Amino acid sequence: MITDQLTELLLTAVSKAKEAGELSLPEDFNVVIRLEMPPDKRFGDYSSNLALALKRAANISDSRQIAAILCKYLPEDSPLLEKTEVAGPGFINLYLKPDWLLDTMLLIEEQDQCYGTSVRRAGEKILIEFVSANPTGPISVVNGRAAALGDVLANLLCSQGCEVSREFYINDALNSRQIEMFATTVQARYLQQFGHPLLMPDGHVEAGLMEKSYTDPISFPENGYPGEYVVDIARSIAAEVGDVYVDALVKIFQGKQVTESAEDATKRTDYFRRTTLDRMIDAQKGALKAFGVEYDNWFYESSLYENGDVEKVISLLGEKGYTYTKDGALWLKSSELGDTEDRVLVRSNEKATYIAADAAYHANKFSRGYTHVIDIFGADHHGYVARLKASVAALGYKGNELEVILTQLISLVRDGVAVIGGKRKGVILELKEDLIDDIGKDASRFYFLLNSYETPATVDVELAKKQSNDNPVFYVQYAHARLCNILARAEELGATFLPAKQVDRSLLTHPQELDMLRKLADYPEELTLSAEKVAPHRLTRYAMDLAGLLNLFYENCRVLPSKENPQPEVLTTARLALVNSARIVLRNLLTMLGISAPERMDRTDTL
RNA sequence: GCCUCCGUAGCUCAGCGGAUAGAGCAACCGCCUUCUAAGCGGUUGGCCACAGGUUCGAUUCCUGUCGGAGGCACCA
Repeated sequence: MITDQLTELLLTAVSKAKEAGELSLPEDFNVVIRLEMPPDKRFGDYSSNLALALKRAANISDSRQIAAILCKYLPEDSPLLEKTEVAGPGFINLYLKPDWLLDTMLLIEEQDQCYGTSVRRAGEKILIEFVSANPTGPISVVNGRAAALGDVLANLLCSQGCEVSREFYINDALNSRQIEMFATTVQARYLQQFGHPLLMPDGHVEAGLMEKSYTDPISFPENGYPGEYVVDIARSIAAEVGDVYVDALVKIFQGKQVTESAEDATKRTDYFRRTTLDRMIDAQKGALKAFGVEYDNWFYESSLYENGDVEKVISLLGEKGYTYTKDGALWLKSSELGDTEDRVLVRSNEKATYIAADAAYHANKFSRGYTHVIDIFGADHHGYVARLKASVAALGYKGNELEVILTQLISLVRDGVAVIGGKRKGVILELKEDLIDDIGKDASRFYFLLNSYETPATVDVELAKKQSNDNPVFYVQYAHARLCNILARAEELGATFLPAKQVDRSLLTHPQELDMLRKLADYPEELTLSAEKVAPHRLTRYAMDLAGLLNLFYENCRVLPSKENPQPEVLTTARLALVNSARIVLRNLLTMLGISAPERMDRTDTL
């Protein structure tokens, strides 16, 4: 990577200046060299604030003086550097040799799909758990942020040589009240399918869904799930098993004597529970797939109970001396490990809490050999992070192996009015039905990837739909389609297309061509930085920048000859090679974002 | 009360110690006989919430104030 080479040169200059006695620095001195593409080309191809950073350590008040010393020790015969200069308060501006810039085309063509990737983090095995929405409702628009972030972060880490797995944790534990309530709601809706009216919590009666309905309404469960999706599940269950469970359920809901055997009751309960979950999880999988996210593993919380992991981890915590009994419950001494207070591991009714299962889950993650475990949570769970980390620490895992990323929340707005979201009350805006189906996967993903996850954001679904034609994703995709179109036209016209190493690259001298090349050369650096800083939104910004440069090139540098613009064939072949390089980078970038790179987009004339 | 995050252009947001604070959208003015106008050029638009502090230098770091979102269960 170019910045690595330049950093090396600067470091060498520092030690040479030190040896020559022109710069006195402490023995243990360590500086992080930052190289950036300056905002203005006048400041060179790359710029470093090294001299400004060294100021204090070197005890020289004028940074420009330090910069001048360093410039003196930068090699004069470097194949990279054309010239260097001191500027502003003490920046070192580096101008690269044109050959080097032009030769990035060779690199791009040679590496093709791999251009931009690196192996600098090879050997790291990373698990990213994200979304993990409760199986009591559909994937909502609010989940979109974590879904996009987790997926692209996984791609980014992969591009740095890490081995990455995506995982979704399904909170399907048997002792979960929410799951129980969800299954109960489905049972009520099931009865509705067979003509039983439902008395809703707000007092109104929903008719039974058969021609001849019963008159005596069944009470909709208190704290049940009102969403329409529950009706869909009930409908499919009714279609699958028919009315076999109706009699028993009616009696139960009406509080009458039940005649079914205990065995049948268990069978029925299990059936509803399992089927309800299966349907919901399938729906979640479908929605995420429509968003372009596919997991390597769907991990069932229930499996931790079934194989005894939860019990094991509880006794392990006890053996390590991190538990005690109080008020009939078993507590974790989380306050000794950074949490604000101790937490209940096993309730007085002997059921384990969520944290017990989560401790077992994280122990399981580490036991699978991951060197680094990343959890992406919504900020509404931030109160939970300390106890999770405490439980992981209690088990003997060091804190930094578990990284919790908190995405700030998305508040939903519809036409300017706040939408209260929630599965129990309020409206659920579904990721697939309410967004993807309207504006498509690409625009949806780009939309979520535009901002940093650290910023609380407002999403107005109606506005997003209205603006979908203005979504910058199309600007980026259009630039890609344009490049493809030039290459396709070239083939039609019979123009010769040559590999970059066979064209006369020195003909590429137009500022727009060089600007574009600089940006293409910066792509690997951009990937590394985005991965390091967990900042996929950098990539969408980079994408817009690059697309802008491509469009400028398109406007200013004619590639194919025409009657009005005859041009030497050598220039055409050189530019075609450049177009191809740009095409490769843009395609790689869009793939990294999980967004399609169309080869054509039909023009929509408004007039 | 404590904790997380945020107040930057009309709107949605980048930038998070450094050079003239940026982008997209919106508004206004131009550009299709030329590789797709989902494009390009131009104009308008900013006490970077406020007040102190650290620094050669603060939108960026620290403290406080004001304003906004969310969290502090034997729920998950």
